[in-house]
Amino acid sequence: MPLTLPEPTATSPRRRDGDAAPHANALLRRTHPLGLDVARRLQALILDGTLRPGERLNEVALARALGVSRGPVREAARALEKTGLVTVIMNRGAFVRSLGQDEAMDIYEINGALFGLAAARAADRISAGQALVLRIMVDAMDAAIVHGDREGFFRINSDFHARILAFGGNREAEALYAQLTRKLLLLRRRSFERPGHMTEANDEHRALMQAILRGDAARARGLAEAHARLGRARFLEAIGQAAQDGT
Amino acid sequence: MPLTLPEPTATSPRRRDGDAAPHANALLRRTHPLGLDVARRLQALILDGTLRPGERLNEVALARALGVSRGPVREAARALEKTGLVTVIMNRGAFVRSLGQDEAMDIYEINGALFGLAAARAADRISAGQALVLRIMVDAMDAAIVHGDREGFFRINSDFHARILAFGGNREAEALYAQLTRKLLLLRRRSFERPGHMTEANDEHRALMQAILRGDAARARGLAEAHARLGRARFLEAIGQAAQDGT
DNA sequence: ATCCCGGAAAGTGTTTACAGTTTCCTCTGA
DNA sequence: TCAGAGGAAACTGTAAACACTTTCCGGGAT
Repeated sequence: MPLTLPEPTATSPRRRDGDAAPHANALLRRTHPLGLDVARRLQALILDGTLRPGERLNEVALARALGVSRGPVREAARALEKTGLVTVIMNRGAFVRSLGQDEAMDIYEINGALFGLAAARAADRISAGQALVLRIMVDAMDAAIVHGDREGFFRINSDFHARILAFGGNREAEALYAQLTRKLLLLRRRSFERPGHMTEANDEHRALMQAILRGDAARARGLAEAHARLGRARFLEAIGQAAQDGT
Repeated sequence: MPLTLPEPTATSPRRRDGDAAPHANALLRRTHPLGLDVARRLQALILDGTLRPGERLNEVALARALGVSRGPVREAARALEKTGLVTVIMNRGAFVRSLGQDEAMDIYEINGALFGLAAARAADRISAGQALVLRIMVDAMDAAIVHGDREGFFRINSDFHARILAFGGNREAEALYAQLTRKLLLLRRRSFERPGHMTEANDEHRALMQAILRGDAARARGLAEAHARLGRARFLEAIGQAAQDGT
């Protein structure tokens, strides 16, 4: 098809000066599409298990429940499909995805590569302030282990990894890592980890951090990749354990 | 009240069957949403430069041109946003993205990591048939160089990389690599490469292939990452050259 | 009892309609 | 001449309506 567009209006997005306060009043003036809100809420519902794997996202029901029309709900569903949280089947709807173990392993592998990349780059460019942040986090994780605060450990652990990605300076990698990690949450419903695992993990964190602070990019990369591999192994072990507990 | 119905003339905003033939054959049963078709077509228009960076995707114009309503066009625009080809701004629309050079470098870096990962795994699992495919492709690229067939070289080159990702066996990585490579096309409008570059590249291909066939995963990974780095350098050099040519 | 054949109900895909925002152009006044 | 107000046109965001598909259910034949 020839595709005749009316006229070549090559307009680039001009910056308005007034949108310095985007979230001034979300009720009177929308700053982002409704579909984005819906997507966030659906994502939360999926990741916390309210919407379980295999379940269908009923457009009309969700639209009523969320007080919007089907349009934004559909938009949100398609967005979640792109991030891998749901699968859409023609004429059947969107279904919460269940992550196969093999697929999870693939993602772990990619995450390991990205983590290694970021660690190496971080070793080359880390600032004093950033170094301090890492140090504090490792210490905080130690403290969480001592206090048996699993929830706290996991929060800091996630942040620690995210920070290294950020310190690596590769924005694309940072975003990708965050997305893949989110996708892994589909599988990791509960935190299976056990105290020994946390101690092991944080020892690896410390070694990695030291390599980064030393500026040893090659070693940082190796340690980061090893940490990812060991983390995957710990995860598999915990999964196996949970499977045994379940049966 | 006279029952004179307004005859369905051209003035009516309702759908007129005869005009602009909406889609090829309404008798065929749809197997995938219209938005997907639209997304593919828009992607093609963006990547081949018909829709230029910074240009806005006018929903109504595109809908008319493609013979669908705004819904699928919106859906396609949002999908392309997720893959990084357009940016959507509230109340302003979707704009073809222009890829910054720094962002492209980030993507190259990630691609290098994924490529290295795949090469290492491919070295461990490659089959005889797969090995043959790689060999044929490297030879074909040599032939293309000899014949000065740049277009052919690039086609096979892209396929060669994609194959290695496939042979690596990590589906997620394969999909990711394809997506990132597509995104890079935003920058690489024309093939800037020069004959010398192609020769260099294929020498690296051959070395990498041999390492894979030998089952030397570590070396394969190193060569793959080196190839990515050198490829990026060649690209930068070509860009610089093109910039000089342009001015 | 089982299979399978309507047919209604439910649900998604798509289009159309409406509301609010942005963009553009004209007109005014200094 | 030009800056700015004001309003119309253009366009996007959202909702509602329409069309088609799938699913579910009951009844009758086997």
